[in-house]
Amino acid sequence: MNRPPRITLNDIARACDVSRSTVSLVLRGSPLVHANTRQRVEAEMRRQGYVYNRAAATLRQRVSTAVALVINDLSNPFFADFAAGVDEVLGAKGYVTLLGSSNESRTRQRQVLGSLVEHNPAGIILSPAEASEADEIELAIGKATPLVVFNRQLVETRPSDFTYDFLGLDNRAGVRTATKYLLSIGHRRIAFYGGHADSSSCRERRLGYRDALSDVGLEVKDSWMIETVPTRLDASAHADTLFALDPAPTAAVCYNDAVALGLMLGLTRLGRHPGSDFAVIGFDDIPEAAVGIPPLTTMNADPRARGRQAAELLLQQVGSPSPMSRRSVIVEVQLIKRESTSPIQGLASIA
Amino acid sequence: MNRPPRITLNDIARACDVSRSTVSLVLRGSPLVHANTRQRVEAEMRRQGYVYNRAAATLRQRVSTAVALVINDLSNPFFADFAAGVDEVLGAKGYVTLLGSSNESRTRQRQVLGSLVEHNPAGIILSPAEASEADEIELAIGKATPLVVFNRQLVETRPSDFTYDFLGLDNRAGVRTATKYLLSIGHRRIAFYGGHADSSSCRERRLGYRDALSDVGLEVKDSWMIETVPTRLDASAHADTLFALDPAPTAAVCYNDAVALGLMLGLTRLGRHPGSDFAVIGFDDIPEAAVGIPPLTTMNADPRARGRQAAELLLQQVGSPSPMSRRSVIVEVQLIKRESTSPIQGLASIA
DNA sequence: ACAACGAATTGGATCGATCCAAGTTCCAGG
DNA sequence: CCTGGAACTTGGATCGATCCAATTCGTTGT
Repeated sequence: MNRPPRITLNDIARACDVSRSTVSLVLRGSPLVHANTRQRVEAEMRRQGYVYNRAAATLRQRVSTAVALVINDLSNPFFADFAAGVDEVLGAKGYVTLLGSSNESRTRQRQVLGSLVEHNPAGIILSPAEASEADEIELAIGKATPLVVFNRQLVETRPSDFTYDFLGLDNRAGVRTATKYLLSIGHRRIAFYGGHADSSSCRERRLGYRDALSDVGLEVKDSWMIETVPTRLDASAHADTLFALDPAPTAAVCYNDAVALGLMLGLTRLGRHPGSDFAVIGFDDIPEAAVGIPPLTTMNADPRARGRQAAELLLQQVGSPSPMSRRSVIVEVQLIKRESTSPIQGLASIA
Repeated sequence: MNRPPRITLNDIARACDVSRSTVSLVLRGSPLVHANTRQRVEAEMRRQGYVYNRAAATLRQRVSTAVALVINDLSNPFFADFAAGVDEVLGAKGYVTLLGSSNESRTRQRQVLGSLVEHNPAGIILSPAEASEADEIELAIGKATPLVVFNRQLVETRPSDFTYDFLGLDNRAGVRTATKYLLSIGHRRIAFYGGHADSSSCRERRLGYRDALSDVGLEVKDSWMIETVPTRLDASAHADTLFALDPAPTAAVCYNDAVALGLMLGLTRLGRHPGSDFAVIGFDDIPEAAVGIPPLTTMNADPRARGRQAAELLLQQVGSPSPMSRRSVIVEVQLIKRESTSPIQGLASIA
């Protein structure tokens, strides 16, 4: 196929008998051009089917109207929803989203960032792969591009003037709330179930669990914090470790919903009824939580709203002439009460 | 902040005492440059921290290494997974994904396409908003950019030479398989539950349902095809219409999993046990399906694999010098047997 | 009628890569 | 020693917009 020659600013300018510069001003909605001229030019652009060439503009302006969004796990509905929120705000402001997915691989993340940076994005929103270091991110994107980090703190191995915004969930307070709720309905033997102790979010959540127990003067036993891979499968497989404890717990705060749903499956397999025999509480409020067996009490973080918020944080930085100081926004999460947590009274059958 | 001057090809060329052209050839891995020269240049690029400027390249080459991906509903895990699959393949081939989300709005879809086209993507993958017309899509993107349409056919209101590839699920054969499975385990009074009769996928699925019944010589009654909004909520609300029929059905093929899960909820509320009292089968195999009450038998379409497939279809077009003829790939879906469908023998209690 | 000023318009240089036709180097073979 | 060709290298034009300093046009005030 021989390509039809592309229609450029020059073509429009010639047809309207004005200069390129004027057409360019029209394009950018400058108040300098006369209303009549603007109309003529706009009509001509429609007539010829002119398509703006952003590559040319980006080359000259040195920065594009794209924002890079790098997600550690897109197939997780939590992050997919987050991405939808980001794109919603960016799209409305005339930016496009450059998507990248790291699949929790730091190597892939480096490649993806490297590739996206070549497009001179106006900014970057990054939900980092587990254990990402600030240094490697800085190396990949440089100091100049505004950055919003979501959900996980970057590991800072040395002091640095690398600066970026952080948007995260209040893991600690959230789990503290969850644990307090279990305490409030009478539970005293509460386990913390699932997750890797070396992931930052798990560490934070465990702290919240300790906080709540300490608040009421209960002893925190390390043996009551049970590690699993944070998947439904592995969580389900380790349910019996809870009842190897003596005395056995009557409730568990779970690392997240996947773990909680897995645990409920495991309990069922052990002949226990989650909810009535043993209280379970999750974290995230993924869609499956509402239709679990029974519906899962959990902490809701509204990922879509977080996506919008991240985009807005970034656009504030982009719009600001001088680099802003580092901001850190920690968002409260909400307790969603469902049927997986019944009061201790209903648990009499378990000694 | 005063911007540090950007490092360009010229800087590298000067430092290595070669020409821009040579550096450019190195960049593109041309076999023309001498191995020694290549090494020197590459070392210098690393030393200076050179970042490729894709805007400049795109301007000259008239087409970028980006692919636009427009999704009708990103917060639906089915499409999020699809997007993950697309990005996986594109990323591996050195392309970046330009993400756009239409939220089922044709207006928004037009805006998003318009904005993405300005970046001269090498191709476009579109999961269209409901009832999108081929003409409006052609108008937004032109004939020149390769296009793969996923999941829904575009409405063609007039003959046209607008050409694109289509990748879709075999809705008809899938539902036929589902219905045949219910027949094979003894059900004879089977309803088709949920969805809008005017959506193309619902129409196709209903055809599959008719096929299966006709195959075994059963009469198809229109009153056994029940319309609902394809959401869990509405599906749940209309469960009783099934039992207003006389004789009442013993099983239902559902438009999709959301509807099926809603129906199961509704059945439970009516005091029936889905699975043992009434067989339910879904479509999509969303993650919730596996943890439903009971786990839902459904048709699996492996959205991530479909995403990879769509990306590959597109890249074939991109790589091909002459425009390819229109291809249409219809993918089989797989029956996933779970507990929501028990044989009719177990249903003796229902007359 | 003219200076002064604001509104509107303009042309040339520029961003950083790629294309392409032409040039250089280096050998092997005659 | 010369020729021919392969292996490499090169400079200038080019892609299509924006930036910016300069210019033209139209009014208003005196």
